[in-house]
Amino acid sequence: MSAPASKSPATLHDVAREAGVSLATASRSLNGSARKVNEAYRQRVVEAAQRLGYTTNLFAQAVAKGSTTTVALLVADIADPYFSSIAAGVINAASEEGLVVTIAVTGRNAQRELDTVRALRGQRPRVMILAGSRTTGSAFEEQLRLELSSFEDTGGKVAFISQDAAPFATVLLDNYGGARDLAVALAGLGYRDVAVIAGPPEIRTAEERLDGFTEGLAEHGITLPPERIIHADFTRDGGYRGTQELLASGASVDLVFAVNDVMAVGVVSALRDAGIVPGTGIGVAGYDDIPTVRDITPALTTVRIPLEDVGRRALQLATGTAYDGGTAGVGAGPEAIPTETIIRGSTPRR
Amino acid sequence: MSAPASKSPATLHDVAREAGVSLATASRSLNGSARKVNEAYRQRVVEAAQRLGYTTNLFAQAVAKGSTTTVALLVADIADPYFSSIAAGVINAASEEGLVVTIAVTGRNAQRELDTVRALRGQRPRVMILAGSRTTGSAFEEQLRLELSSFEDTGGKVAFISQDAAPFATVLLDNYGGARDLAVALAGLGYRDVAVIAGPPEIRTAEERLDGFTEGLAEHGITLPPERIIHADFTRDGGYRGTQELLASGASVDLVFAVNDVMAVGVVSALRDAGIVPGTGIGVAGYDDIPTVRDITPALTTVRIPLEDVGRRALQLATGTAYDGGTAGVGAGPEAIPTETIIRGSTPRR
DNA sequence: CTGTTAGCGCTTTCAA
DNA sequence: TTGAAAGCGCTAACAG
Repeated sequence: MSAPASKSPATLHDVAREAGVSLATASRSLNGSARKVNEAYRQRVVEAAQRLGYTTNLFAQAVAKGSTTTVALLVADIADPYFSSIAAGVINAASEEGLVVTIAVTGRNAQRELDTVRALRGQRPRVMILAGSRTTGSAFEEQLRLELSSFEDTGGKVAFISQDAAPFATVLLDNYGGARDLAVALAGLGYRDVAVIAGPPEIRTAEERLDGFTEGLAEHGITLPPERIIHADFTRDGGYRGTQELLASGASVDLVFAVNDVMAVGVVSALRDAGIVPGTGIGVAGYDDIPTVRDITPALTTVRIPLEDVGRRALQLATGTAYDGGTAGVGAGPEAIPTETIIRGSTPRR
Repeated sequence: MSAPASKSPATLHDVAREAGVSLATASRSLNGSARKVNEAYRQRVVEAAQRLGYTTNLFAQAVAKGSTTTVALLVADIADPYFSSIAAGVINAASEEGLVVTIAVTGRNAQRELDTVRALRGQRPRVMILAGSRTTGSAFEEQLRLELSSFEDTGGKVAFISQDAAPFATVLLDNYGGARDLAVALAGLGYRDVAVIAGPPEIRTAEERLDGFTEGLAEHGITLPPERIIHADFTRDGGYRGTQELLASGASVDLVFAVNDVMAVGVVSALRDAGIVPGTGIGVAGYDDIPTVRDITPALTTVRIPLEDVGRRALQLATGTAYDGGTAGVGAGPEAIPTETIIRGSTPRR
């Protein structure tokens, strides 16, 4: 009795016919906002839709309404726990609002980021969220700004996650302050001879953390000699290699700060592979508090960012759903996300 | 001189007018397949588009063409490295083909998975990729099959990642074989008193790995008593708690196999927190070879799955781009992805 | 090769 | 309230 596999999805038209009502009525019963349709009709339409296995064609709906239900998320690397945690937050928040999120990866490449933004505009997303690694000094930066401004001029909303992004909404991460606090805490634990495995100089987040950390040390009268700052890739392998370089230099240090946790994980492995037990003799600290750092040995001292929240905030900021999540008082605004220093086994008191 | 922020994106119409050509010509120069348009015109159109900051409205295009450029990916948890690595593969492969991927998370909840599939159909994706954790025995299973079949009947393509999914294309993961090989290798290293932290019984992947492992042990004359099989959540915390339970039972074991790496990471942490040094006395093994397991201490013995490849394969399988990636000979087909036992420090020879 | 003209599936005036 | 009809932005015959 079942009809042979038809070759295309049921349309609203089909539903209307099946229910014996007009297209308009069908539309109104299924998706219309202002409910002004006879319950009896509505019933029949819904049943007909059910029977035909009808699902609204979101694209067609978008075209007709002139607005979509899409959120575009750009990340450097979705396999990096930092970004995947943020993505989880964005996706969860989005699905609560009936929005669908499309993810694109830019691989920390400014050119590619720009191209991606352009391509994504074709989707006419309601919101575009750019997570991570604003670079600085790139010729693309201005072009990106222009592209995004134009996107906003045509009704889109953009939200950045990271440092203040000029005219755009931003979920502010206080990289400077968090790193400063961390440095202060570590100095308090007795560390004095510090090295930093920093990121590529053009990654702003990395630089801010470096600066904040330096400042925190300075407050305790500790200086960070330039040769103790090693620039490396913003990845686990970057941390690993940076550490090898550090060790090769023969510098004698009692603490290594990597500007993010994935790098710090690399640091720990590199130390261990060099026969040094991290946490005894040399302390190690990171930044972000990605899930894994609890599970490496020793557990890593770091600065906690509530990653999932950050993602969720970014979405809400952009959609205007920015309810004040219980965080007492003061308006949402570009208030920085609170950061917390977490001391763990990788930096015992000296 | 710059025009005041217009309130909606330039349309093809605008471009055509600006360039002084017809709509059709504009369309053809910008997106048309068969190139049959005077170069001079094309030039002008492209310039006009440029000037107006025009980008094709993909939705409208989709409606007109009756086909989209969207790929929908369903994962249990995007923050889980297993899934985020697969996602990376899917996204990369997709972007190479000019496809955009939207990600939805199901949280290992069959009901939610079904709902999500239904919602996603509204996007009329070209492809739907379901990664992970097929459950068994759920009443939703049949409904899901129906929904997906109907999706395919209306022109969509679906691909599963995991065990054979009946009528749908599948990137086959040889959970059974991989686990068996692992067990054999471990038995060869001298382990005899084994416990397994298994996943929830209804997760098929978990069960297959358990069965394969049991079989491998049996080949060496080792039996796995039922009380040595502990079912726990398929997460890091599941592994942690499962291990606590195991320890509390007082069982004396020399090896713990967790059916996936995130659980194994929990096992390692739980052992350590209980004052036991993993790798000395008790060996630990996992499954998947997610990136972090190289960096915990001791490095984890596991079964490698080329996660990114798997994601990429799934997409290619669905789009029919399934080129034979150098893997000598034999057709693509539902050949299982090759698996590899990786022995690391967590399971030294006894 | 170019332009005209129907659609695609859905929403939304505007009358009835 | 309901239905007819005019779009939304784009593509695809179809003539010219």
